[in-house]
Amino acid sequence: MGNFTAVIIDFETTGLSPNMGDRTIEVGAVLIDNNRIVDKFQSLMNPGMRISTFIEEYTGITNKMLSTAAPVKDVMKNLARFIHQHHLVAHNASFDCKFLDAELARISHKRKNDFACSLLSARRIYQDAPNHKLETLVRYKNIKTDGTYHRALADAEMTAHLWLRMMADIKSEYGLKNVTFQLMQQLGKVPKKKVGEFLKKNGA
DNA sequence: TGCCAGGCCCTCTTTAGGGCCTT
Repeated sequence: MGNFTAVIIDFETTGLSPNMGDRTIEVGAVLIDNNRIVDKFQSLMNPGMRISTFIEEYTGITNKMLSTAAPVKDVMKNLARFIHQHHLVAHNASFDCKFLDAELARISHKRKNDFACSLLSARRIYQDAPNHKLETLVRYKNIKTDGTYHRALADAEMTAHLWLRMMADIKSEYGLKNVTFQLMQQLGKVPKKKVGEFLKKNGA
């Protein structure tokens, strides 16, 4: 393993809030090491409830597909092994973090991994982008895709490429030798007008 | 019955409101 590894993760869910009873229905995750994807994890999961027509149409995941999928708790055990002790990244991490924590709690696991957010980083690095949706940013940076959106592994892979691209872009723009997870994480909290100042001061 | 996410971030701001993101 190189000195920079992270797992980029994405969930498809029955809705927006685990506090309102929503569950995860698919997870996709990729391990990045030395600026490339070196491992992948994907699974549908049966949430034990029917999903809405909106979610079927939004994701392409149907109730029929989920009827034969493994229970959420079984997938979560495997997911916990995959993410291990790696740093975690997601696009709008607060969303994926709350679902991950809620599902891990159901199997009496507790997340110890740090989370970073590609949405917060992108809002600072690409301030001229039309907007900061994952799909828009992928097109804005000409990141290759197979045209699949709103499926967990496809979105995790696109987020990983976006994340690597953001690190490369601030490296070249500010002449940085090394961009750490912690720097990217902290960047997400820096006031937008102070991004240049922050990177010049903290980037080694 | 009717309610219903929540964190970030900007601004006509902080005794608030609303758009952006995620499904």
